[in-house]
Amino acid sequence: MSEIPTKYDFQDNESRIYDSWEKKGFFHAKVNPGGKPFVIVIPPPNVTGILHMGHALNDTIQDILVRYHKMIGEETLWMPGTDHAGIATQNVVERKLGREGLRRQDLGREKFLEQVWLWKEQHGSTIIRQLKRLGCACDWERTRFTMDEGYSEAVQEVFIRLHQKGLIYRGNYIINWCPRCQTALSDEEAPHQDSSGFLYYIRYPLEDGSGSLTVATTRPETMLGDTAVAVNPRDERYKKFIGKRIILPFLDRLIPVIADDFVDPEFGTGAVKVTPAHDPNDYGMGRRHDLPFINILHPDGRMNENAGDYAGMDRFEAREALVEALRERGLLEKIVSHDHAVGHCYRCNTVIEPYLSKQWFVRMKPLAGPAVTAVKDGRIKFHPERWEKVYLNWMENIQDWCISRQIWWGHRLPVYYCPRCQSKDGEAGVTVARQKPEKCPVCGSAEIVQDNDVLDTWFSSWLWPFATFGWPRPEADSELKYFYPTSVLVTAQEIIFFWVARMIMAGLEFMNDIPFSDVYIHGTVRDKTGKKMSKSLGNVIDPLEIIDDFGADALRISLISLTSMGQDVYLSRDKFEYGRNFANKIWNAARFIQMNLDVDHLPADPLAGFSDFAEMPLAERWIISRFYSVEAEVRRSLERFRFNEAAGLLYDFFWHQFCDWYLELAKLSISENHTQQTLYRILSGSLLLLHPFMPFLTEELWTRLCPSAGSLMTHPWPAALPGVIDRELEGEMGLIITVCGTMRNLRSRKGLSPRVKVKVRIFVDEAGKRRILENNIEYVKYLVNAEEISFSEENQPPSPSVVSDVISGCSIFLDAGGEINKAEEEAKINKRIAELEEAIRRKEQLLNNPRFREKAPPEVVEKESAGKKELVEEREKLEQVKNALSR
RNA sequence: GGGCGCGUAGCCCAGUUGGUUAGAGCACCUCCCUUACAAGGAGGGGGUCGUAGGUUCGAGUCCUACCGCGCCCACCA
Repeated sequence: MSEIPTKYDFQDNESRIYDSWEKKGFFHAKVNPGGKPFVIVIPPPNVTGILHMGHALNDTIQDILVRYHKMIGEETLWMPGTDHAGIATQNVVERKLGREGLRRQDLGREKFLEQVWLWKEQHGSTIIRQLKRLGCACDWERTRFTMDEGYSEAVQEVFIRLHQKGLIYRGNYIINWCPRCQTALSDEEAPHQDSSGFLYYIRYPLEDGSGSLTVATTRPETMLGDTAVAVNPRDERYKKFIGKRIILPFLDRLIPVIADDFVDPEFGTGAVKVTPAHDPNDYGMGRRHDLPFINILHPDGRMNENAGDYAGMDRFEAREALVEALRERGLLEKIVSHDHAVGHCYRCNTVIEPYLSKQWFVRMKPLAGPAVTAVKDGRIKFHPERWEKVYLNWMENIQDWCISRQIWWGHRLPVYYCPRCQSKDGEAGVTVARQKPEKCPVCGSAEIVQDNDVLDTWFSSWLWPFATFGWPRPEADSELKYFYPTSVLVTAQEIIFFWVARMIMAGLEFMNDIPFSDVYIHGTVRDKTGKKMSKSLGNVIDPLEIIDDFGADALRISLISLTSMGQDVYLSRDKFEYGRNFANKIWNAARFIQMNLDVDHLPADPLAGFSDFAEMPLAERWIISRFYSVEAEVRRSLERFRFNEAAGLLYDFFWHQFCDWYLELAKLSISENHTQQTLYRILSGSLLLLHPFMPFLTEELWTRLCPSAGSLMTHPWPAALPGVIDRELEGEMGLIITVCGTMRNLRSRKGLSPRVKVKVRIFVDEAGKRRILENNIEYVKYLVNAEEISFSEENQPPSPSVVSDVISGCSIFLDAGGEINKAEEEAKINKRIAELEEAIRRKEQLLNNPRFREKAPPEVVEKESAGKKELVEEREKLEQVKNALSR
């Protein structure tokens, strides 16, 4: 054994321990037909990522599961990797170039991509290093990147297969356009944010001079793209206008007044300007009524040549200018405040524009069907369950997925065009293939160009549970067969649609099986005011700083203890003191035990059975029984994803049972064999149970205590021992704890310093209880620092200088000499009697209710009447003590 | 417009299928540097569980409505 130092130096230990685990290959899993696999794929962090508290929580949960399942003997694999994060990464590198005064266009596609790869080589493993600092037991040998060669092959294969099935198509539709990133986005990538804006009421003059129609809009600048005004066909106010024409101000374009059911007569004026190229609803009307589609925007958000005098202006600048011009011409009826939700780019937060453009889409309805079934029939379970409804709601209303992006960093579409055919017909000369065709299959031209777009990052992420194993290459089959489907997916709520839902669809489509059986959705990490942590708000707590200051174990156990199933976590820096203090407690307890251990008496295996269990004193049997009870409860909690509950059980056991009571009692018999054995075994066992939560500290102590036992990481979880969990014995110890508590309370009531010895007399008329106390009186004597404890045959204070209380049928009389404040004592007893009486009254009420006796289960009735009996006895004894006191 | 979560001690939160007098941690008060730990030990005060009804022998827990706070989804310009 090597001596445990006074202070735990986590700074040094953590990296050293982690390296040794990694070197010994503990994180690596392989196909093991004899063992049950347990597999988690990490939600791949962005390659640009740096560890934030969301990761810390997410990865701690996964690490707990992984370490626990490894300990219970399963072939456990945690598959790590990173995501190329198309737009995010491209933005990072573009910003870097920007500082050098360069745009990506200055470099050209190829040179720019070289720069991104270079950046990836230099910075892409930052997040991996940080995961290691957290302690994550990932199988790093398998680390994947979504743009690895093999992975890219999977992406391409999926595109081609879906295209062959008719599930991928190209078309001209309104998509979400980010004018800053200058790319299309999926609906999920353009989340709506509530914003307070205005509703502008604009008069559109009728061609025949008979007046005007007023329309309401939140985006007045789009009027330059208007090709109609629509009213509801049943709207009496407007019937007479249908078919007339309007002169669009500024452009003097003649546009028709059309009738469409879509228009809500209640909203605004009941007349809607129709901009088919810049609004999804208007697009629909445009198609229904065969209206022209006029694009008025450049890709960067400036107005284009179709915007007349406003061409070249930024969209928001144009809005202001137009409103001013309308006002001058008397065409602006009014402006009303109006709150509405506006789409924003999830990468740069720019207001997105609905934009008509030709993009590639995945037809989602056919994929969604099986994914709905898999959840409905219970093959995939969400924890907590409520997310199932969110998932199903999205799945059942699924829209087609826009997958093409006008950026450079990503998987380029395996689509090739023949420019010659294209120039004749935009839909002709398109080839989807693994390789660039030699010549155009239509006209035979050898001039072939690849599509410039890349795929949505999530179009690669959704393949993660099987592409990481090498799918679709045949050599991946044996691993896929063993490790797929994976076991649990751990992620945050924000990512259910982006990723979880799509992985389920992809798994069912390409593997013909679910990708995982359980989805654990944890809460969002927020600051203490409830705001999401973000760099721009400046409210982040950096997990690495916490690791530096408190240790990774403290970070982990604090985070886990704070988060009950699926509930958001409100963090502040001081909350990590909880874990730091706990780590310190464990360290010191272990140090104390080691200082007192006689190595010669200890078994080689700290978890060997207790052959002499029945002969052990109460305290030993009690803590052993408690340990194995807690082991079972922790196991049960972990199996049900109740991580905070498991952590709480261990905290309470270790601190408030093992340290507060057993360790104190052990001091009485510290050199005896049974105590040595018990200290050693319960401490070692506790380290095992704590290991998934606090891997570093527990490993460090374990190797110092059990140098021959190997690493804690590969040691089996303590197996349940038959016959050591004993409720009766726990009750006996419970009586001692209660009695000590009361005696200590009496001490404190007399204001005695801990070093003052007291004399205590106990009156207890119940033989069983008396025997328990008599047999274990040395414990009580020690725990309350009594010089003498005796038993009285009558229920009254032995002398006037005594303070008294009654608990669990025992009257306690404590004397440390000196005077007592008689009035105060009586008041105390009276207060207690009053409390008891109130409790008795309530019990009586319950027991006297015939319907209670009739309907409640017999064991409850029995419990209640036994409870009442105890209360009554306690009150009687207190009365007697009180009477004796006043004599 | 739908859907979800939360409201329990001064603060931050647990509370598993309804069942003794509702619990931690932090903070607070008293005592203690007792040879594991002051990042600690012993003791203590503090809550009509958001409000109002209902179901039930019994409600923090189930139902309904309402009041606050937060989140998600949705093509009302």
